[in-house]
Amino acid sequence: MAHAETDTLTQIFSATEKIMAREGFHHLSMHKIAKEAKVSPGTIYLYFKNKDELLEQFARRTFNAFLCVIAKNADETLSFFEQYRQMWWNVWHYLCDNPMVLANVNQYRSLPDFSDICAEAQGTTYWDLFCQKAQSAGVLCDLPSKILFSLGLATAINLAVDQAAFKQLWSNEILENVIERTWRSIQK
Amino acid sequence: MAHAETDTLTQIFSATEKIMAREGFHHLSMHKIAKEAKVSPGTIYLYFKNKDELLEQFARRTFNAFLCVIAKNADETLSFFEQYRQMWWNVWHYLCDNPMVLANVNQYRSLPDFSDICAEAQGTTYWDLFCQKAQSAGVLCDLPSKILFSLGLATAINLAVDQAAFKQLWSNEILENVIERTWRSIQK
Amino acid sequence: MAHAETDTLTQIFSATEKIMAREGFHHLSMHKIAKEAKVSPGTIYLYFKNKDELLEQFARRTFNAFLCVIAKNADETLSFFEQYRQMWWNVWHYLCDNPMVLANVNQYRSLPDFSDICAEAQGTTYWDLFCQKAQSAGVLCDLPSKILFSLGLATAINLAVDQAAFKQLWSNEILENVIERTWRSIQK
Amino acid sequence: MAHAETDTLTQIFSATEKIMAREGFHHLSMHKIAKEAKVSPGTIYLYFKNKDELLEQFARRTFNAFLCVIAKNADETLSFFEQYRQMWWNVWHYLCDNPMVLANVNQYRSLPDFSDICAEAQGTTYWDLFCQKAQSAGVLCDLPSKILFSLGLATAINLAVDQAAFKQLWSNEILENVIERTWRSIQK
DNA sequence: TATGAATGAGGTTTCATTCAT
DNA sequence: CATGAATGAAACCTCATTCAT
Repeated sequence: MAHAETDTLTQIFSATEKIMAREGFHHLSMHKIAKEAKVSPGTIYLYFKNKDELLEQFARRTFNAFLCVIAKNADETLSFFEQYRQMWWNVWHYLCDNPMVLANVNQYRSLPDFSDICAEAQGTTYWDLFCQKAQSAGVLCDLPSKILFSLGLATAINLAVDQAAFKQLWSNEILENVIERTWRSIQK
Repeated sequence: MAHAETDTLTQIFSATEKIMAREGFHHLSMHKIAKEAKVSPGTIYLYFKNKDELLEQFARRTFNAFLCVIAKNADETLSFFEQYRQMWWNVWHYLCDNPMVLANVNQYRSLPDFSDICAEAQGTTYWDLFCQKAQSAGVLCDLPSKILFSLGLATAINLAVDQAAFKQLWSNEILENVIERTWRSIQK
Repeated sequence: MAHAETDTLTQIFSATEKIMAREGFHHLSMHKIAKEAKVSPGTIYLYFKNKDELLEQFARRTFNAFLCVIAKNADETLSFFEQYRQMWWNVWHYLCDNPMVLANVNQYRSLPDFSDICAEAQGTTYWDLFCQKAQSAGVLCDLPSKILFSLGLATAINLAVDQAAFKQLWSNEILENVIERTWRSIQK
Repeated sequence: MAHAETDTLTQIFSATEKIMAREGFHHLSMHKIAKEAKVSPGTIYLYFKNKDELLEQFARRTFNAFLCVIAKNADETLSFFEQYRQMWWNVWHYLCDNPMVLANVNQYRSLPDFSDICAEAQGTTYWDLFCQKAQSAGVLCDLPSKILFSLGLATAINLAVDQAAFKQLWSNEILENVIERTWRSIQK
């Protein structure tokens, strides 16, 4: 029976994610993806010109999903700190709830064109807009938003990866402490 | 002609690094390594049981080199902040001076057993010792040293990667600012 | 162009047999098999997990073919001696008509798992059944059928191998003599 | 320390035998032989031009050892049957006492030139001489000695191989029975 | 005589991609 | 749209042999 197009595509993407998490980026083969997605190898080539294009679109999807996660439950009536706190927890929970994404975080950057994809979004993401506003309001210091990301939300990613890799569990108390401290580091 | 043993090993490792940087992790082949190292493919198998073992030992070497870099020019007579500043610049300069390491940073993390290698060193690195002393002296806050790493030195890595990926150049002023701010975030 | 499945398998098996006979067991390579079978090397791996599995299945096929040969033209209305004689000639003619099998006989026994394959068939072969009946009828002596095989039909194999190895030709008279003598040795 | 020449040769041959028994003919490599014999690969080439020559000499040694075994405890004052019986048991015990030889029996025939080596000895072996005398005395039938070997002593080899392959133990009673019966089959 | 690191041709196996159905 | 057997280049790895020491 034929799948609806979106169905097949979704299956291919999630098969890709699963195998990447399970066996690592360099054991990712078209055959394995096809098998996991329960389609034939040939079918994948109806949707993508070749493996690189599949991976590029996969990277794009993943990156966009991540951008959406950051913006989740956004509420501009809250204080800037509370908005930051919300985004930090968004990232944290997303990674904890999606162990496959977590397992792949480092591998995504090896994806073809991942830098380009990130660069395209430059300046238009929810985080960029947040930084602009908070800087205008004199709350955040005047560093480029990319640097602010490294000092701020990137810590959520680092900590989640560490937690998974070293089988440790950070308490909420510690994490709230981290949120406050990283906020302090990017404040005016 | 016979090479001295250390020579051959060194050649293999640096060939691996070069190709990884030039063509990326997934274009790394034993043939290419052999050619670049000017040895025959078979020779590599005198030193490593298979490709995975070569990569694991390569990751181990790289990780250890990185640990040494952090401790460079250590001077315990300096203030804790100055010591931190020194380590941050060590990381930064190492990555900027070794674009090949930089290009590979993310790939290293996908290396088989990289987590294990990191875990082994846990608690005995120069950074860990520094944190202990600074915490005893009441200068650093009481978070696990791994978390302090993510808030502190990890920003040097993140920024260096970004700088390379997005072809931007951060001024020394900005970087000094980042050092101060990240120091602030891990202070008592 | 796609082959029918049985076609391809058959081609692979008979290519294996041909090369084994022509160049010997230790010059058997997957490339040669592929070339002889007019398929690509990769194709073989669609049907067999690896070389060892191909060889094991090949041994199994060969052994089964041999079992069938023994039972050819079976006629239970004949005297037990005549039945034995028929089987002996079956073995002899099969080996003389299939010099490739003959050339490989010893190599088959070195095949991985060949003993297991033989052991599986234990007690259910046509020879085993023949021995049971002849023993019940008080015609054959009461030794295990495996031993009776060594005294009886095995001589057909030995002689055929010798004939090929030493380029000699045994006359029918001699062979009939052998049949009678070996029959005498297994009689009651 | 240097080995005496015979020492080294002996070690190489017995290493060859060991590996053949343990891993089979087609996993026999010069490196493994060298390691097992505790010499360097290069040393083997001081004694043999190449692998084939090593194997050929190995085959020759093995074949000669076998010929000697047959003649062991020869006593021409005994009846022909008793002499036959002695030879049969010689073969049997040799194989049971040397499981490595037993494991290799089938593989020997795959050795390069094994047929030639056998052919060279044609007509001059102790078995051949025994047959001539017994035929002159009118005790043995007038078949070629090679055929008589297949009907007679070859059964000792077959049974010993079976016993090892199928983990069965034949009682002395059965074996004596076999000796008598095979003797009967080659008598006048 | 003895070594053993090095060689490199050639073996086994994988995998992105195609194409007849 | 969908299939999946087939492809074959290229990957990984082995091993008989050499040669500087």
